[in-house]
Amino acid sequence: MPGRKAPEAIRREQILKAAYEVALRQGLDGLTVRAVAARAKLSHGLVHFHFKDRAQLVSALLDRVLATTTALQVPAVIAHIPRAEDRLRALLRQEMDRLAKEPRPIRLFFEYWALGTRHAPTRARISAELDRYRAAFRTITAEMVQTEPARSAGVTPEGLAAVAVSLVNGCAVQAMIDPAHFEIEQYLTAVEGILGGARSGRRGA
Amino acid sequence: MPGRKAPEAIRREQILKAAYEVALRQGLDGLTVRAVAARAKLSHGLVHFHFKDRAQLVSALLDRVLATTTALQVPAVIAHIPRAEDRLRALLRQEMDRLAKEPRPIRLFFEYWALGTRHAPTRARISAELDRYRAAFRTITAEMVQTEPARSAGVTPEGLAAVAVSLVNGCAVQAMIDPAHFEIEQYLTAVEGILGGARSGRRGA
DNA sequence: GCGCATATTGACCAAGCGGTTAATACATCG
DNA sequence: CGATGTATTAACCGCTTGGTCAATATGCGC
Repeated sequence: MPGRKAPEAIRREQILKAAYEVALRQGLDGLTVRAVAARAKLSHGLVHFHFKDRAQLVSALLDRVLATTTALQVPAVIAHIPRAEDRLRALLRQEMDRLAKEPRPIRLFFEYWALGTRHAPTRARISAELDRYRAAFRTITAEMVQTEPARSAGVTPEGLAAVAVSLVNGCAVQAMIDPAHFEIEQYLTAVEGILGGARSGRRGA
Repeated sequence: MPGRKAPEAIRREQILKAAYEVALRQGLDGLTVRAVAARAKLSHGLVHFHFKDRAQLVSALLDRVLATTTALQVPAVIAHIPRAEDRLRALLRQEMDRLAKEPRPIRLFFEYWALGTRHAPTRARISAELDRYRAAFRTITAEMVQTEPARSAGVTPEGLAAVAVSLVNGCAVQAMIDPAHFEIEQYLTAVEGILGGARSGRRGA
């Protein structure tokens, strides 16, 4: 009793959605063609019909992961903050809140990252994604370097942006392995303190 | 033709060494009982004789990974640096040099980290290890907070230490996915700049 | 030299995997 | 209604994996 039809795009989307759910729960290891098929409630042969390879399925899922969970969104509220330092702080806070609130997609991102360390095509895409992410910070750090050349020379916008990305990723590493113990507010306060908080004298209520 | 004997401890060590080499090259996915046996040049049955489970093998290997590659060593040269800030900078530089020079063990550590996000016992051990790592920084950051209460209040030694750990881990994430493009000197300069370089006026040759 | 406990092997098993394919249901167009 | 092309299924294949086990080689006390 082969089931009813469905246009190509719809089935692909349905399968990808199932793959995403499986990967979120079981990790990339658990992302087997059969598990995806089961989750989408269809035969695993059909998965091979729409994605000839498991590799293609994994690759297509990476598209979704990158588009959905690692693109840096800079909302207008933050974009309009006048001082670059304050804007950076707001962005960092947003990103850490985001990963604390919904850690699973970022966890999946890290799984692809690990895969990338041994698989060049994946590595290239992850690398490019991290570049984009860093670039979003770079526009801010460039402003900071420009308006405040007082700090020790040689500091580049690129370097500063890389540090910002490290803070986010490193925080994710710690927060995801021990969410209960990790104090995100302490962390953010420390970051703000280091970021020349003394100069601006800013203080939340 | 069953081979010659060897005392328990020796064979275990030999197998673990083989497992470590396999894991470094192939990752935890590639760490199959058979691959380990092949690398150690003995039958896979023997591996099961000394480690009844693959799980036990993986667990025993984690011991080695933690002991070997993630324990923070503070050499005397650094320990004797008078100013806490300078000491922190030296430590950060050491750690980043270390992971840039020999990334594979840290990569393996991250693989266990990923495993830990879905496997509670592993998670506990990784979490404890990160705690120890953070604690090593905490002794320094505590000193910094004490000698320099000028920066915005509320900054705790714990928070600062967590930030330091983030810098190391986050740097590893970026450096390992794109070693060619990642400029570790730029990165370190930026860190030092942020870390109040203006105050100390330090500058390497 | 003879047992005896201990290592060690290789054959074997069941399970799960990715992937292929013949058969079949379905929609669509004539 | 019948033909045609497309989805879909289920059975199947070959392979690898983790794990067990009987057979056997080895070293050691006697």
